[in-house]
Amino acid sequence: MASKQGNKADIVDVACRAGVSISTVSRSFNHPNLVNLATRKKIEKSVKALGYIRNRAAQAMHGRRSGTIGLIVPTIDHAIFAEVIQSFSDAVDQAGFTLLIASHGFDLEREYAVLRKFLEHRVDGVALIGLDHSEPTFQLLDQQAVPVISIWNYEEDSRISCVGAANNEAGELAARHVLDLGHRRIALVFPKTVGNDRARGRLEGALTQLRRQQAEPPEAWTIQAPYNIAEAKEACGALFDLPERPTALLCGNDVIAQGAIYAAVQRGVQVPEDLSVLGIGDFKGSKEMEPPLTTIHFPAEEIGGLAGREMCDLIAQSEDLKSTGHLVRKKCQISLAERATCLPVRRLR
Amino acid sequence: MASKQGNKADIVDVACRAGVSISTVSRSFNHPNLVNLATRKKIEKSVKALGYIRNRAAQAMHGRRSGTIGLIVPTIDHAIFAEVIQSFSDAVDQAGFTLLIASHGFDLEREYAVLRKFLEHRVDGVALIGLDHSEPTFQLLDQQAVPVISIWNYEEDSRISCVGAANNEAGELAARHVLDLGHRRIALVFPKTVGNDRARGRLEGALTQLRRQQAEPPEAWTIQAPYNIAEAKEACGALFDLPERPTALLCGNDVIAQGAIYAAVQRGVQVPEDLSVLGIGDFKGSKEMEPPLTTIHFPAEEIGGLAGREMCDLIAQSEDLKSTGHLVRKKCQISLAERATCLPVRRLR
DNA sequence: AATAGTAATGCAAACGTTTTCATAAAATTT
DNA sequence: AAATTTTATGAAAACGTTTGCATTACTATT
Repeated sequence: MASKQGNKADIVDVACRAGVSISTVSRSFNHPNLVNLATRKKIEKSVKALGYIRNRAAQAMHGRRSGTIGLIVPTIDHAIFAEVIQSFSDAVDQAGFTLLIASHGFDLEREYAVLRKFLEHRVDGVALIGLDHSEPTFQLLDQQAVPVISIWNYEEDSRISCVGAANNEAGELAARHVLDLGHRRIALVFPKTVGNDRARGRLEGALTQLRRQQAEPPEAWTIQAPYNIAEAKEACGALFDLPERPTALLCGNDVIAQGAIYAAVQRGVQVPEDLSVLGIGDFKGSKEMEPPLTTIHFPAEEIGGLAGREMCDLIAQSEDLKSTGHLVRKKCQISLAERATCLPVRRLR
Repeated sequence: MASKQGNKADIVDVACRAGVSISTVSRSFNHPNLVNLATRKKIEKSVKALGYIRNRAAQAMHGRRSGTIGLIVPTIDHAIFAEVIQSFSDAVDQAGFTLLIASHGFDLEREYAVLRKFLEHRVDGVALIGLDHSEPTFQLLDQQAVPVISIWNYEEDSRISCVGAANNEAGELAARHVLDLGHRRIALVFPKTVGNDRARGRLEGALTQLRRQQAEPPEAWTIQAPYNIAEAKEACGALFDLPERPTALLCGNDVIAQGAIYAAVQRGVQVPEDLSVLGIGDFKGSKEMEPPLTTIHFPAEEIGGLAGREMCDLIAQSEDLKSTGHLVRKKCQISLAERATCLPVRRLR
């Protein structure tokens, strides 16, 4: 049925069938008001009949935007990233962009490789998670002058635009809460901090507060656990089996807290009576746990949505004026979500 | 430094600087063996110096592949989809493809719109979740003859290629298990089934088994709960407050099961002593729950990975022979993961 | 030494659009 | 009725690549 053999219809086919020139067809898509209504109708009919679908690649070649935004995350399979990705996706989708997503598995060299790939596809903007990136990544971003935004972390002196929360504040807030409840024997369970500024900020914030009150935990009480219930459960189990037990547990995120609670249940350690547990993140489901998890609330959806809209703005700007070179930073508020896993410390013995 | 004013380097700039023709530059990327080593070195140096990045859009215009695959999911923010997406992403990434992801929020009209957008970007292949799609979606897929694969569901007479598990079998397996344990007073908590063939298959499978044993639940014991711990908890709570309580609860997925257990804990209903709870899905963390959840294991990672590799194969094939028109179907095995939330029924009273 | 074959390169024509400029027809002003 | 503006369209030159064909300079065969 199509004019060429078996191949898909192109703008020429549409033009022929409608009896107009290709310029008119193109115009009827891009500047409909410039073409006569009757002609437009004819073209539309021809498009339908041929099942024509415009070719963005060809459009993108004219310096026009590709209509895509690249999002690079450490991993998609994370309660919290999934939430941020979803809201970011919704926001840019609403503005008509298509989202390219790639994950690098916490490997900053792969992040660089992915970024290059995205640039080959001429994404209109790039979003990254966090502010820890390799030097080549920053340089490439700079050199290509592509609109870029960092999601999740806020830092007042960030090298690139950012939308997020201050992780050190989260750590501080968490530590302050258990200190206020009278705890002094506090253990810390955090993910690895190398190349992960989220975890690092939280840990540093917490330690700062604890030191201020002379409650810095002994080394045996500062343990590492990956983002993963199973392993967190195991690591915390080992902690509980130590001769001396802390009265409070500060966890780097809610998943670790969940693991910690399971480990406690397993050993008959009562939460919160015998042990206060505090998470960070306020993941979906944390509120519904039994007992509901006391945690530091991060507005994931707000951050993702805000970042998405900011990204679109940045792209619009970069189109207007060549490189205003102006960074934008937005700080989202975190807050303590007091629920049922923390209690004031019991009088000694 | 670049030749043109402020603009990014293109292949011409690279060629000039290296003192060769653009054909040679292009060849040195695409068919390196056809160009002299020394020349290649020169070009490479020029590329580095200019910070040149190839333009995939321009490549894609030559009938070459765009190097992208479109993945359309109901939502990213789902324990189970996140896992599938991640493994699918890894698989296609390994083959050098870039992933476009969009979600439609369980709205099949939006799914169609997203598909169109992907086709405008000339994705080399499309992956969808499940086999429930609108007629226009199927027609568009057919007409454009783009390699397509459905992830998650297996059906022997599917309209498009699929990689996944048989959801009705999951429902049957679940029902059989509680029946085998002697339960007859069984309640069902499932998500809405319209436009969701996963839930529908599971529910149908379960009902088939239950009917076979004359154990079909009364209407009050067949309730709906969305995919969401909070609401599932509430819905199950209402169920437990009914004058008559079932001895076993079949849940449409693990999140609902989790919500059910929380609702039980809240009311002092002991799981599994007073109530057996069975999930479907085996989400991350289900094994680590306390008590560990008995559920039907779905090999999410395997499905995603397999689907990704199959997608790449399909694309490779479609390049070779024009439309073999051959569907491929892969069935992944599900299995009962017996853990601690189901017990044989207690003798009446 | 003449011929055939191979390796390395360049020229120019695609690819499917958008857009500038030119032109013709219609509508408006004088 | 002529002059001007507006509206609608087409021709052709981009955009940044890839690739078929042609060319040149070698290398291997007779």
